[in-house]
Amino acid sequence: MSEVVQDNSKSPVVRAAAETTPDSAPAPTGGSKRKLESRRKLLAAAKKLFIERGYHETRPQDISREAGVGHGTFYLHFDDKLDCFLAFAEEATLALQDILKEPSEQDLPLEESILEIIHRIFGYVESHPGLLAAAMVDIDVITTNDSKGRKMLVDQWAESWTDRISNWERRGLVMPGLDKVLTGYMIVGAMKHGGGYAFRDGLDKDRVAREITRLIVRAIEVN
Amino acid sequence: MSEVVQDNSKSPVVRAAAETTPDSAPAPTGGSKRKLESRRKLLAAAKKLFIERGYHETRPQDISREAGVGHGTFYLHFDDKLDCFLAFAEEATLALQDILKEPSEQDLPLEESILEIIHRIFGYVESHPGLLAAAMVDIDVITTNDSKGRKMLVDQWAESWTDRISNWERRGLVMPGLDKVLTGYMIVGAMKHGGGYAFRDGLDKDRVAREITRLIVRAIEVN
DNA sequence: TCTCGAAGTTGACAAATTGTCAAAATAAGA
DNA sequence: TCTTATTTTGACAATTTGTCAACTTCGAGA
Repeated sequence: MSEVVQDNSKSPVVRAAAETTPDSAPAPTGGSKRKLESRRKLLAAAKKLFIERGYHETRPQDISREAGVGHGTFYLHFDDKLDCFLAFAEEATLALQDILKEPSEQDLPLEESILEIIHRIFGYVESHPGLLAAAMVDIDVITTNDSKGRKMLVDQWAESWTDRISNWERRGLVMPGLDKVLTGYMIVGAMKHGGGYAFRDGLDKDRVAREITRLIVRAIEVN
Repeated sequence: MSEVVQDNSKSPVVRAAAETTPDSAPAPTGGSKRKLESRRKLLAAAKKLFIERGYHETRPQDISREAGVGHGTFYLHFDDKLDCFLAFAEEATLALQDILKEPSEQDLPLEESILEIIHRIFGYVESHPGLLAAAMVDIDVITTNDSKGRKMLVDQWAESWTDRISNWERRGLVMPGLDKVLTGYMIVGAMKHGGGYAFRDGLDKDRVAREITRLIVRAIEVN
């Protein structure tokens, strides 16, 4: 007997997109106003608790209590804690991807362009503590079930960097022969860990932003 | 009433070192042969399962069953799953830190020195799939209780890079005025995410190693 | 070798958490 | 209003976690 298991966790938008799949059994509905409201409350609670306590110390029951909904409602919206975490990360990703997607002013020099992005990121991190770190988590260590096909923030950002580098390459600003995808990932990693250190230790953000920019520019600029 | 809670998870060596603390209540014992053997079996099982299934899908009972010890023994050695994971990560860290600590041949040029380290790392990763990723996990997302004072691999490696950079600075190989700690973290991040991408997508390891090296050298070398 | 106490293990048990589902509540249409 | 479809709910069953008194093993000393 082939069981039919519903994956009820992706954002309604994403779910609708995936719905072309024929054997995706159940209600496609984007969600009634009431249901969406429950989901919103759950995700807000999840966000608060995952950031405040971390994955380990957060239980599904804590989330539903914090959200002010019945315990069963949690399982109406998510398969389990991991599924809820992934939905939370997806939402954070949605909010954060635009920071990189939004194009810089055209034909800015390399350095200013990068510095501007870093400032965008740092600004966001200051006003949303913990969110970026959670969205950038190495999901493979938490689950090996490939996160139900979600594209995590790290990959999206790496892709955005790749696009930008391609642009700069066309304008002759970066050295030719660069592996642009690899470079994109390296930049994301350098920023994640460099920025993480800077925030943990309370370094001066402007100085750090300039320093990170300087190293990246030196690494990729045309000679 | 001030409860006394035992932290029984750190490696015996580390625990012994921390033991100067006066209010560290309990048995300092490095462990009898029998006890150490149980711990070894548990950690081996934890390693296997955490890597194979990830943190979420691994239960303490799975670990003790896999280890072939009684269920209670798990809690004899670890407070809970998180504690066990941290002990596992600590062990992996112990095995991996030498990769960077071990000094390269003296007065090698910058480029060859870095390339050599990357080759060391890639070699290790190929023969120990999943281990590095687990040891480098962003622990803050899993728990906000500062991981019981353990120094994670990322920080140790960043420190090692900092030392190396200091060395190169003395030899006049890197540009002056570098924030060496920040740079250390950036290098670790760039390698982690660049390398992670390369392994996931099965890129040619030699080429990637050279490319990563090239970017890092360009970023930090003296002009 | 034998005895004894300390150290370590064990699984049965209690406590806590997760996941299910029939019934209740709410919304929405006729 | 009445009827039907959707969503919520918390009581309940199933699973998992964590404890502990009894048991086993080890080793020192007689």
